Amino acid sequence: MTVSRAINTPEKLNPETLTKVRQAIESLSYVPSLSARKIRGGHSSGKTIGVFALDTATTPFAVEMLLSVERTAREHGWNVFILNVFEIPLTPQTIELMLSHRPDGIVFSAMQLRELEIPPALRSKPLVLSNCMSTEPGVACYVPDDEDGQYQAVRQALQRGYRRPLCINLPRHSLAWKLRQQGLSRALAEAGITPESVRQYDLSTDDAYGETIAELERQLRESHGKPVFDLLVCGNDRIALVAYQYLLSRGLRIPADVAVLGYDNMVGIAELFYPPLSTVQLPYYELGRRATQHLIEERDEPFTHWVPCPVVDRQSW
Amino acid sequence: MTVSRAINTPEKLNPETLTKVRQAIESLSYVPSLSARKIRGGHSSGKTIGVFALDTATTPFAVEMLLSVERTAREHGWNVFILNVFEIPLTPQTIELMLSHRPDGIVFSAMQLRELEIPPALRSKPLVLSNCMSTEPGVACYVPDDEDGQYQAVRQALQRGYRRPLCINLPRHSLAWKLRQQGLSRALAEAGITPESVRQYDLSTDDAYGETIAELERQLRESHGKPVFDLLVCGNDRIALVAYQYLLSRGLRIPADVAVLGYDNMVGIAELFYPPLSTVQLPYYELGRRATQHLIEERDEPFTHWVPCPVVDRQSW
DNA sequence: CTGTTAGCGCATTCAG
DNA sequence: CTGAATGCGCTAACAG
Repeated sequence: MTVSRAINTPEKLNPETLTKVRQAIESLSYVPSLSARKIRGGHSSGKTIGVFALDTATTPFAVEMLLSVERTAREHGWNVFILNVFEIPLTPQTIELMLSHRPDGIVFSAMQLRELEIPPALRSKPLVLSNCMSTEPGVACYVPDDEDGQYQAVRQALQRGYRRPLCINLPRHSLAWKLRQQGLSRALAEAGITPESVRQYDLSTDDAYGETIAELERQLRESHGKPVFDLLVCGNDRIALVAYQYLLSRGLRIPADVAVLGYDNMVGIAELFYPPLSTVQLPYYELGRRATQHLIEERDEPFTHWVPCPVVDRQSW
Repeated sequence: MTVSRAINTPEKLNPETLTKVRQAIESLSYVPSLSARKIRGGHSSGKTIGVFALDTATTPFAVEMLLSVERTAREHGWNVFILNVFEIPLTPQTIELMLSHRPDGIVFSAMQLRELEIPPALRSKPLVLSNCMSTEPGVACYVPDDEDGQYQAVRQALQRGYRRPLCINLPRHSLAWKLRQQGLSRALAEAGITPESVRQYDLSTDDAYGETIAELERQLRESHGKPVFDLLVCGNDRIALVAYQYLLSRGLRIPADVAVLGYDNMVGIAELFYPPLSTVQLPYYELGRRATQHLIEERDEPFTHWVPCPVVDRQSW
C-alpha cells in the first residue's frame, strides 16, 4: 500500500519513507502492472482508446493519423491500443480481441476515405470514426473537407491565371469524387468558367497508371503535342506523379507549359517532384487528433465533422 | 468457473450446460477481459509481444514490418502492443510504459536501418531487433542483406549488357553504404570492371533532391547532354524518382538511353515510375516475421541475421 | 461434470 | 502517516 501511495500520491507520504520506497523501486526497477491497474476499474492509470486501423498496408502515408491518435491520447494520460485490420466486415474474432482490451472508447480509422458498416457490438461504447463514414447515421466522424479543399486549390490556380483545366479524377464511386466536383464547380463558377467547358476524365479504378497516361496521350495527340490545357488537376498525388513523368518526357515544362495540382500531399514524396508539387493536404494528423479529443472530452456530436484540407503551395503552378 | 471452462475447455462441460452458457455469453455479448487473464500469469490467453517502432512518421513505407509482426504473433496466439517512438534514446517514461504492459518479449524496430543503443532495462526480457542493430554485441537482430541485394541487382544489370554505371549513393555514414559498396564491388569484379573506373557520388544527407539533380546536371554538362553512363544505380527509390524526372525532362529515354536501378521498392510508388522501376526490395515483411518468430520460438542466436533482398524486375533496365 | 477456494497486482476504504 | 482488509475478473487446484 505504501508503494502504491509513493507512486500515486507521494505527497501523502513521510518524505523519509518516500525516499526509501523510491530507492527500492529503483533498485528493483519496479513498474506497476497496467493490467492490474486496469482490472480494478478505478481509472487512476488512465483510460484506454482502442483503434481499428484499416488499409494500413496499402496506404501507409496515412499512419500519421495513428500517430496523432497515440500522441493526443498520451498527452491526456490515456492509453492506446491499435488493431490493424485487413478486411471489412470485421471478423467476430477481431471484434472480440478489441473488446477484450476493455477500451473506454473506440476509434475506427481508415487510411483511405471510405464508408463502412459499423458492427452493432461496437456501438455499445463511445465510438468515433476517423477518415471514414458510417452507412448509418448517428455516428460521429471526422473526414477531410474535400469540397473546400478542392475549391481553395482551384480558386488559387485560377487566380494565378490558369484558365483551361484538365481534370483526371478519382473513380466516380469514390467518396471524394462528388465533393471534389462540387468544390471544382464552385471555384469555376466564381471565375465565370462554365463547368461544361472543362475537360474531365474519371479513372475507372484506383490504379492510376495506365489510364492517366492514355488520357494524357489522347489529349496531346488531339492537339499535336501542344496541350490545350494549361492546368492539370489530379485526383491524387499518384496520378500527378504519373502525369509529371509523362509530361516531362514529352518535353513539356511544369508549370510553364502546364501547371499541375495534386491532392493528398504524400509525405516524403510530394517534395521530390521536379519541380516540387503544389497539392492539397489530406489532414491525417488533424483527423486523428480531433477524433481522439472527441472521445476524451466525451463529446456528443454524432454527425460528420469536416476537417479543412490546407493547400500546400509548392512550385508546380 | 463454468463460464471459464465453456470458453477454454468446452469439452469438459456437459453439452447442455455448454449450450446454456453459450447462450448467456451470446446474449450478454460477453468477452473475457484480457487484463484479468494476463494478471493471473497463467499464459492461457497467449503471451504478449511489445514493439517499439521508430521513425514511423518519416518512413511510413516500412509499416509492413509492423503488420507482419502483428500477423505472425497472432497466428501463434500471441498478442501485440505497438509503441511508436519519435526519438532515441528512449525516455524513461516510454520504457516504463512498455514494461507496464508486462511483455513476454520485445521487438525493437526501426523503419530506417540504423544502429542504436539498447537501454539496459530492456535487456531483462527476450529482445530482438528488426531493421536495426545494437551498438553492443549479444543482441539478436534481423537486417536486410544489402551487400547481396546490391550484388544481385548490379550483376543482373551487367548481364543485360550495361557497362558504364553511375552510382548515386546513400550518405557515407549510413549503415547501408558500406554493404552496398561491397556488393557493388563484388558484381563489378565478376564482370571484370575495375571499381575505380565507375563514377560515384555520395549524398551528403538523406535529402536526395538537390544533390541528385546537381550531380546529374554535372555529368550531363561534361558530356554535352549525351550521358557517358548507361546505368544509374540509385541508393534508394527516392533518388531514382528525382533522377527519373530529371532525365526524362532532358529528353533521355529510360532504359534505352540510360537504365535506372532503385533500392527499397517503395510500396505503391515504384510501380508508378514511367516506366516502372526495377529495384531491390527491402524485405520489411520478412524482417518483422523473422524477428517475431525468433521471440516466439525462444531462439538463442544473439547475432546478426541477414535477410535476403529480392531484386524486383520491372522495366527500367 | 460442476462448484468452491484462493490468489494474481493493484488501489479504495477504513482502522490504527 | 501507515497498514489491513477487500474486491476487480479470471483460472488452477481441489472438493463434491
